[in-house]
Amino acid sequence: MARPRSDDKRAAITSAAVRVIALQGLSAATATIAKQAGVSNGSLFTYFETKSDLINQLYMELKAEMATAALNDLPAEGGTREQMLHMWSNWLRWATACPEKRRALAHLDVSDEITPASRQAASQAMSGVARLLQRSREQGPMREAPLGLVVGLMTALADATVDFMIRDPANADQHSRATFDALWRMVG
Amino acid sequence: MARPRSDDKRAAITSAAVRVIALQGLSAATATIAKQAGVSNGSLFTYFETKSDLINQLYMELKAEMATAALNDLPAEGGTREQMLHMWSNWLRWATACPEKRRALAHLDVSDEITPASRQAASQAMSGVARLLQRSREQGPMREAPLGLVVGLMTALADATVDFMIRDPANADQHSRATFDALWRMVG
Amino acid sequence: MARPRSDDKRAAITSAAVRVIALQGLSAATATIAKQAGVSNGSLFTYFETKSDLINQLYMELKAEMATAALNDLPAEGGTREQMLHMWSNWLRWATACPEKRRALAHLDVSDEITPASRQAASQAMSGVARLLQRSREQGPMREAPLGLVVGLMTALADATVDFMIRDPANADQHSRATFDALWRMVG
Amino acid sequence: MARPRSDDKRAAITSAAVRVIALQGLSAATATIAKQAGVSNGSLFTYFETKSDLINQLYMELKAEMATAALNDLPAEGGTREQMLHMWSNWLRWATACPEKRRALAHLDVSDEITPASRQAASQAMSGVARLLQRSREQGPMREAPLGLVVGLMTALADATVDFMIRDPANADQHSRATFDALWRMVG
DNA sequence: GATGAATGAGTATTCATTCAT
DNA sequence: AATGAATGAATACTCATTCAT
Repeated sequence: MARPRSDDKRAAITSAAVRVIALQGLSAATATIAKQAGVSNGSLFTYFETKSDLINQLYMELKAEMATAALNDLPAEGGTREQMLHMWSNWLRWATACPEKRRALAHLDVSDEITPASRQAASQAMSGVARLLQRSREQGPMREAPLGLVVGLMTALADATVDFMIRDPANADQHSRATFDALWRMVG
Repeated sequence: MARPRSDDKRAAITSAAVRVIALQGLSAATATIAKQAGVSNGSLFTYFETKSDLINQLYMELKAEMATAALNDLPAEGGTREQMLHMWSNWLRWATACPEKRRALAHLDVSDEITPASRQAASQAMSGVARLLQRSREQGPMREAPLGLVVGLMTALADATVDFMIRDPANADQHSRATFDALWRMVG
Repeated sequence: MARPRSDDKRAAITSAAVRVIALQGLSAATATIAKQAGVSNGSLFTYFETKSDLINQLYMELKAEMATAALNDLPAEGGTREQMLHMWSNWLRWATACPEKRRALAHLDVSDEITPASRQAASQAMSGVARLLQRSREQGPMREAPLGLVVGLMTALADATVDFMIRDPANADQHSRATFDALWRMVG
Repeated sequence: MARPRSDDKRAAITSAAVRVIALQGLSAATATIAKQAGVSNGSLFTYFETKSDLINQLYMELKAEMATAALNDLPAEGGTREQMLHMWSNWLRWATACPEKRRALAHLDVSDEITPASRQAASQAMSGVARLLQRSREQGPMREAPLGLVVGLMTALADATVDFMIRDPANADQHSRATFDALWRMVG
């Protein structure tokens, strides 16, 4: 019967948080985020109980968005390699297209504020990607390594590649492709 | 402001900083670091002009120490692959043996406080490693990619592997070796 | 702002306020009181214009209730001393039977938020008690002291006695009686 | 070797706290107290770890000062009654002469912030007064009541009397004397 | 040079009150 | 009338840095 909580406002806050955290890191003040979102500093706390809560939710949402982007429009018919290539391109394209989200995620990923539950949720969100990687390496030289290690290596390669693509955007596609080939040599 | 007297005290501060930053991240208070070092909070600022200064110097020192460790006792006679393997083992062994230094470095690496000059110096310190990688990939499939990209990929792999080795120390050597083989497939 | 509809709701709020203020003091949040009352935080302000208003009304109501309890069932026939004893027992019994009301009242009594008008009303509510005391001391050693002083002393004795009765409930009646005798020696 | 903590500054803070708390109650901001003391808000926290700490120390100091004032210059030769009268006069004189300390103490006394340890220390400080009261009531009608109760009653009488003396300063001495006689009738 | 007290700007969070629904 | 989201001022406490001793 009262004014309902607004999804728009919540989205404005998370989106502002992405921008501010990308720029200033996690030491950004909640008041700065609220102002960026066009919301009073008090309101931020009706949508997120604590700053830590905001950070964790943001982390999970960005990870989920990244995973969803990576798996978008996978060619159902194609072989594993083709699917991997598609996923890889999706992933790196998303990351280079949303540099603020990516930078925010980089800050979030190393933060001690992220709870194990949030990490768990993020890894859950990435499970589709992990399954695809699993199929890719099934016959390959890393077939006996722990899947967690292989996922970690792939993620590391993706991050490092995106760093480079952002620094040298003119040849971004070449770098993306070169690293995919390298990845495939590693696991395929 | 004048040149400080005691090298011991400076070392005590950086060493304390490693421990404290590994534990608390870069938001650790300078007073906490000073106390860990057995030094007054005021004294910290006669050895480092600002907190940012301390952070940057620590970054450069840790990177240099890591690079030195990686290049230690390279087999002068051996082939490139053998040298790479030796270097890789050195690197990962150092990182797993000094988890606090590694953890501190992880925090430092992602910080906006690190100046371009410090990054430059760090990359300078890693130039020996880079040269070895350059020789390794000279005939390989990544011979045409920018060296910076290839160095970035190798570093990313090393970091991800160390993460995994620390989580699963019983099989650390296996993981180290598996990732080296993967790296060699990528570039060799 | 218009006259509110439900007396029940008003009562629920004051009763919740007693409980919460007894526990947390006057710094208790209005939202906490509203929730205890099973009412929205906004609604509290249709029954009481401000927090200060709630506090003052609560003060007057509790004082009035205490006075009413004290004068309940006075023996019309008995002498002054007998009436005083009856009143004293009523008073202390009420206070020990409603520890939350008493504790809330203690917080309210000392607050700067209570207006002179509220204090005046409270003293009005106590006038029956004051009249009885007046009769009691009419021939006694304090017959010339200002009545306000004598009332203040009696109130102070009552409060202090209740404190002790609550700490040592096994002998509550003895303490009540001992203090009454002391009071009578003072004034009777 | 560094600037030592200054007793003067500590005293300035407690003294400012007395004034501000007397006026605004315990909800007074630490920044207000610091400003009154002519000290930065940060400095307050080098002398008192938390606001709660300040409050507790203030409580103990004021209680001790009050007790010391009460026992000042007791006539060693005189009888118990004479000593009691002297103590009573000291006590009420101190309280009326330092109305701010008294008012602050009133706020402190009812606060939940005061720890049991602080209450214990305060009661320790009052032990001299308690012993004198003990001698006074030894042969009197309250000889069998718990001493704690009797001390509580005396304290309550003192507080109530001071209230009245402050409201009617012209006859302060008369009130003081009238209440002493009442007290002596109660216990002597 | 060494110490640690002094400073005051900065931060997350709370809360009385208002107002859209 | 009832609800609960919106507001923004207020608060205890922290911390990098300076400076008196």
